[in-house]
Amino acid sequence: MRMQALSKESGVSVPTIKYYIREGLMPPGTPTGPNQADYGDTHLRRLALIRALREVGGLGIVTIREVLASAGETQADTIGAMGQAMDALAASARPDEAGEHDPRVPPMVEELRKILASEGWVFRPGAGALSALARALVAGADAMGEEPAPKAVRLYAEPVMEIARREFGPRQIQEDEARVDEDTIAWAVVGTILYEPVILALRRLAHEHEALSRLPEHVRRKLSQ
Amino acid sequence: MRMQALSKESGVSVPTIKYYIREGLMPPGTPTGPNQADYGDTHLRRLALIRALREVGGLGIVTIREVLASAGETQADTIGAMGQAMDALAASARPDEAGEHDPRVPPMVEELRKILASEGWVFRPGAGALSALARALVAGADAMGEEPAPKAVRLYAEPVMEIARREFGPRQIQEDEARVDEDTIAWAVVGTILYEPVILALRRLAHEHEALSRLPEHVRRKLSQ
DNA sequence: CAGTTTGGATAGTGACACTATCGGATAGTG
DNA sequence: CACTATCCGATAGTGTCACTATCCAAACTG
Repeated sequence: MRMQALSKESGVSVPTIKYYIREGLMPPGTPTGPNQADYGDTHLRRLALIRALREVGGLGIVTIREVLASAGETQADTIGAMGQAMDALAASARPDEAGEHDPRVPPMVEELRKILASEGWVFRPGAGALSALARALVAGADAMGEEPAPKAVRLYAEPVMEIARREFGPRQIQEDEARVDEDTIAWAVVGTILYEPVILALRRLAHEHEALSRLPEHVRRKLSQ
Repeated sequence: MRMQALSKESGVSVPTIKYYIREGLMPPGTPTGPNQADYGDTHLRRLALIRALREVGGLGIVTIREVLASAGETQADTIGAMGQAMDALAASARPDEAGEHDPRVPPMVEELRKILASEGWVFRPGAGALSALARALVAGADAMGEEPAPKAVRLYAEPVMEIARREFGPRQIQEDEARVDEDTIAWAVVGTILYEPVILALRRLAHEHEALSRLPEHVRRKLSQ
């Protein structure tokens, strides 16, 4: 397959494909001459992955490169590799939110670790999502002009865990599920990102439900028209 | 208060304040002469609101203007005004995700309405979050190369509703809570947005927990180091 | 063998969120 | 009352990001 074919198959324009290769998001094609190269299914799948991370995940090119790089590093086990890819994701979320080096973040991380441990949560001590959580709490409190309230996570912990439980289902992970394809790991990241907008949209609807159901009946009827 | 003071108080630079006024995110100060104006607490609060919507919510200037405009329109009731502000928010989320005019979206909206109604959810028929939900499902399915699965929302509906229930608590809304300040409505939007990153970070941690707890004990111990 | 296509390099584009400068007017100070 | 600092609003410029367009010589295609 040459570039134009790759472009047609993937729906991504030729200059954009060239751009992705330039930026190190994709390997170049295998050269068949001084200025001729061949592309395969690997490239096709990688392109779909990049588009998913960009359009659904809303990730920037730099973050995508980092996620792909983490996923590509040889890891002893699937979970370790996935954790690393997720960390790359967490590290880059909302750059200008709370300062990366805000002095209030590390103690918040510790407190959150304790709270979640007491709820029975198990995760790697250095999980990127944990510091992302701390930063989100600090940034949110700043915006409201209030003190960060780590206890608020207790409110969310149980239902969020229920969501994760349902998403994973009864599936068991084999110990020897090792050395999986780097694209497989990256797709797992996509899978996590994919339903984020769904959950947020549902939450907004649920807020509306809660607000409406706290109104007297006749007011509600008027609004439903 | 003149502009420099407003800048100092709010922590927003003078040119940026001018820019916000130019873009219609804030009213200009009350003029005290041909080229002199005075700013009050209204402006200070509005600035905090804009920064919160931008930095925590990650909203663009255009969306912020729309949310503020919706919140500002005179409404008969709080819920109606809030719904309208939320719709402005939903309409602009992730612009390049699924085409606004994707033919698969309207039937998806209908199906979702039925599914959620069967779960006992109550919301305005034209709720913006509903079409946002439909678009998120279509875009996600596109990215994975699969068919959109509206049934997936059944998985999420119950725990998400539980989140909303806990957020609202036992509070009752008075019927005559009408004609509230436009900033109050806009702040309610901020409140909804504020905990979105918290929920998403928690979900990622919960995923890690689920993955880890499906591994044999000795592998888990190795990873926790 | 004429004409299109290729891959790689370099430069340009448009959207976005600011940021800098200008110019004339005004406010505060000695 | 002079004089410097600051003000407001208008206009133009900046940096980043994700592409997109153009160019070139060397293939490939009919």
